[in-house]
Amino acid sequence: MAMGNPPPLTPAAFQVLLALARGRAHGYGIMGFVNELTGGSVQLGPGTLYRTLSRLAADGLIEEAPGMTHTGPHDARRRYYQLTELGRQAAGREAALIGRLAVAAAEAGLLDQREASA
Amino acid sequence: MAMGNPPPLTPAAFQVLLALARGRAHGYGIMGFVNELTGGSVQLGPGTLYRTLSRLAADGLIEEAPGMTHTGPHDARRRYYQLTELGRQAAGREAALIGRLAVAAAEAGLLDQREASA
DNA sequence: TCCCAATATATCCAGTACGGATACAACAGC
DNA sequence: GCTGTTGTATCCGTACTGGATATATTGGGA
Repeated sequence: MAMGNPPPLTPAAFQVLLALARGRAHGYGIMGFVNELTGGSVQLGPGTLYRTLSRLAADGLIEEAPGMTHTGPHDARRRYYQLTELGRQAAGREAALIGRLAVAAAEAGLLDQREASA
Repeated sequence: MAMGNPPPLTPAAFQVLLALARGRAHGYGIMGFVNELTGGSVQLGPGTLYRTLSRLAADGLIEEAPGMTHTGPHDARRRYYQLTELGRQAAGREAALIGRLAVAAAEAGLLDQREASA
C-alpha cells in the first residue's frame, strides 16, 4: 500500500468528533457531553474546545449546521456543528485505532480488576 | 465521591504502559511494539519514548527491572523496565476510559463501516 | 585485529496542543 | 433597564510531540 497515516487527529479532536457523531451540537453542549462521557477524567475547557472546532472546520472534518434558528430554545449565539463525510471517516479510523488499544489492554490484563463492560 | 482526576496520563505514556503490561521490555522494543500495534498510525519516536520513560519512572509508574544481564542476547546497553503496581492501576484506569470511548464510538455508528472486531 | 553498520540510549529543538483565565455578546428573569 | 447566566472567542503559559543529532556498545566481515 502506498498510504501511511492520513491525519493524526488529536485526543481532543476525536472527542469532539465523537460528540458530533451522535448528532449536531453546539460548543457548550459538546463540552458538557465530553466531560460527562469521560466521567470528568477529561476536562475539555473552552480554550481547547473552540480552537479544536476552528481547526476541524478548517480541515473540512466538520461544518456549521445551517438553519438552526428556529429550533427549541432558539439561542442566536449558539453555533451548531455537524460532521462531514470526511470527518466521519476520520473519526471511524481513530475509533478503530482506539478499539485496538482497548483490546490490547484487555489482553494484557489491564481491565480484569473490575472493569468488564458497560 | 470526593475524588477528581488522579493523573491525566498522556497518550504516549499510556502506550508505553500498555507495552510494559505484557511484560518487561527495553526502550527500543517498546518503540517497535507500539508502532506495530497501532499499524504505524502512531509513530513513537525516540524523543517521546525516552522522555516518557524518564517521567514515568520519576512518577513511580514504572521501574527499571533488575538483573537482566544473563537473559538471551544480553545486551549491556539495554535497560529493561517493568510496571509498578501504581503504574498498573493508572494504566487500568486509562484503559477503562479508552474502552468507554470505544463503546461510545460504536454506539454512534462510527465503526459500522467495516470495522467489526479483531 | 580493525573497521563499519546496526542497535540502543539519551538529549536538544521547533512546532503544536492543551487548560485556565479572561473578555465580551446575547438571553432570561425581575 | 439591570443583573446573572449562557455561550462564544481569544490569549498566555505550560507540557507533549516528533525529528534530528550525538554517543556508546555490539556483531560481523575483511
